[in-house]
Amino acid sequence: MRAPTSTPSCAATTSPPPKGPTKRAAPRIPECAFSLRGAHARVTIHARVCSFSAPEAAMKLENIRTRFAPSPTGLLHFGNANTALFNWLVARAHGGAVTLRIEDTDTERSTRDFERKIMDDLAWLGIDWDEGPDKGGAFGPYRQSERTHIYREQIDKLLTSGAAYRCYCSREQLEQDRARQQENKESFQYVGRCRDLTPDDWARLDAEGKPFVVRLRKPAGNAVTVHDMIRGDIVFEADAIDDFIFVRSNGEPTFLLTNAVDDSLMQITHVVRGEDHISNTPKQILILNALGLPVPQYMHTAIILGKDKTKLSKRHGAVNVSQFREQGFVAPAMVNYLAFLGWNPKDEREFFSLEELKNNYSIEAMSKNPSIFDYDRLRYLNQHWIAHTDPERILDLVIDFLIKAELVTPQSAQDNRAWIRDIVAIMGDRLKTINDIEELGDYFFKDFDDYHPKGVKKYFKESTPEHLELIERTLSELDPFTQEGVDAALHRIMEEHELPPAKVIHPLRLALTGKIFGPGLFELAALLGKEKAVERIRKAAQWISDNNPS
RNA sequence: GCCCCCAUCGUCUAGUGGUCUAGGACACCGCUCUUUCAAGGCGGCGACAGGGGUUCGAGUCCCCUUGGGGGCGCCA
Repeated sequence: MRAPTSTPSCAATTSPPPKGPTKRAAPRIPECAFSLRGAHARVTIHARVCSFSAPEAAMKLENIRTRFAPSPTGLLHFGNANTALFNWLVARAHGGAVTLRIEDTDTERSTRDFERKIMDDLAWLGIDWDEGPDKGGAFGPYRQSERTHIYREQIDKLLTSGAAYRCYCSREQLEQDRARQQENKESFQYVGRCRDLTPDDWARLDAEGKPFVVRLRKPAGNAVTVHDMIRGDIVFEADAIDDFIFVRSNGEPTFLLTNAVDDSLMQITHVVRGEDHISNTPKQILILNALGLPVPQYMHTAIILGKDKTKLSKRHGAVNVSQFREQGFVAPAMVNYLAFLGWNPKDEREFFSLEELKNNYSIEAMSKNPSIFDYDRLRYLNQHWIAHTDPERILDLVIDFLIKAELVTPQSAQDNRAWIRDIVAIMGDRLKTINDIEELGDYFFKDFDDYHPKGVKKYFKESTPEHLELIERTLSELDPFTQEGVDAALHRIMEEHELPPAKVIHPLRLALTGKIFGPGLFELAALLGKEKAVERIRKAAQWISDNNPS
């Protein structure tokens, strides 16, 4: 249910918001002021409660500053990569700047190692930034753990102005409140026990050694409107907003404060984040209003869900960017897929490089509906991008994988680089992931003892050893052992002995590779080399005799 | 319980009141090409959640219902 999107007081005033330290694109959104009677002070807050259309916001696309603000408490999650990409696109598509801010206020769980890995994963995707902990910038520091003095100052301001108050309620009391609310089927909000405490009360409670948190005193009677760039205006009635906590009892500020304050102080013009943040937004607007700080534009992107339509998590398998990388996905495919979760070009094009995304991106084309992660589609895009990436780059990735899978050593890979290049080349479009090289071509790198059971049944007949021996004799005399040579030799055998091609080709493939699928037989045999080929043919003939197939 | 978001094929989506017997892509199923597999080509399956309005006319606008999701934390 939405309230009217404008108020009478709104129409009367268009007072501009407080200016930041340096020039920025002047907000063209009408501002209006209303006053708030706090317990100890009378403050004026600027609130945007006037409506405007989303396209109007979208038109202000100069001097854009966006930010990606990961919390280094884990690896870069797929969903976070999605919002990082959109932050990057919103800025880069309009010549704007990207900031990387590390939100490490959760000191328990944050580590420098995760911070490093997140930055590595972003870099791998091709998402770069202009300002950040590693680069510096005019609005640093870029780690929240190094900005505590800034938060302290803002918290003091809120407390002295009366926009916030100290709350001495114990966790037990709050739990009881919650339980009662649940029973009475009321919304879970703070009951306001400490709302009207005076500074004298605070002193008394402090003397008793009681800890306190700090809550924002929500302004009475005023709705807060979030102007979302892809959803339009979202109105939160005053009683839908809680007197939320933004300073913990240990004195540390929470995300609600640090995130909002930093966005404003760092002069972020467009906050691009997941839609799970929508309900945080009115609270953050309230903080900024109470502080007299500029409010950025907000853009809440659709969330990504798992197959069961719940928020994508570990339960759904791989969720970290680095996991996909390990599974053999290639960065352009990831980016391409990620971009289409929330955006699309409105026509039938489906392959976009990061550069092409930048050149085609538009905020109007963002979609609102949550999307479900589709592994098959990622694989499809990956196959395309493997085929359309510089072969030398793919070769490097294949070699990296081969080493990890212990199919080659770094030394042998270096010595046989040209040979491996040829192997990758004959794989053609068969690789959906880099790792598929193992499933598809492990026989190039190691011997095997098993033959595909279906193939054995279909192609290893009683007469097969005889044919294989015939082939073996011919091939062992072939020189040079080339694709063309093998091709010609085999066809000669077929003609001379009136053998149908199927009787030669299928058993031979099975003998050489153990598989019933793969690249062209002649080129495969040539790459395997005469020695290996002959050896495997001999071995297969023996195997068939030993196993006496039907 | 309260607040908020979302709603076209299984999935990603096109569609901005008439051109929609709803288009594309993935997946799936045929056929074709072919020494196998993959790729390619051709074809098939398959959706406007329901109900009320508004309108000459609704997938497209409004309302309700339903469904799904997110949030309501001294996490971010």
